[in-house]
Amino acid sequence: MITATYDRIWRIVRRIPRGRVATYGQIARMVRVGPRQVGYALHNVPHGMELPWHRVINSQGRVSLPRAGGYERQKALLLKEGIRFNREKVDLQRYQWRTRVSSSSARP
DNA sequence: AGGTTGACAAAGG
DNA sequence: GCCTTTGCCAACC
Repeated sequence: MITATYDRIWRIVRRIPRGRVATYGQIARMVRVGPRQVGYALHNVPHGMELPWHRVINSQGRVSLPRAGGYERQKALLLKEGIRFNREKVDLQRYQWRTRVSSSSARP
C-alpha cells in the first residue's frame, strides 16, 4: 500500500548517496515520524521501485534484517559500494550520510 | 474504534 | 558487549 508517509520516507531514502549509509532514526527525524515507520516503509517497497533501501541501517551501524531474510543480500550491496564491515558493523563516523553541517548546534 | 505490530532508538543493568 | 524495558506511531487487523 502506498501512502503519503511512505512516499515522504522513500523520497528521503532516494537521496542517500552511493557509498554512504543513513540510520532509520535519521530518516525518521527528517520525515518527522517514528523510526519504526521507516522500517515499515522499507519493508513495503513496491517490487521494481528504484530505491537504495540497502543504505539504511540501524543506529548501531548494523544491518537490521534477519539472517534468513536478506541480511547477506543487503550486506553484499553495501560491500559493492565500498562500505566496509568490521565484525558485522559499519563505522557510522565514517560512512554516515550527513546532510546538515552545523558548526555550533548539536542535538541531545 | 481499539489493540497489536514492527527492517527502531535510547537508556539501564 | 549483550539483554531488557520503555517510548514511539502509522498501518493493519
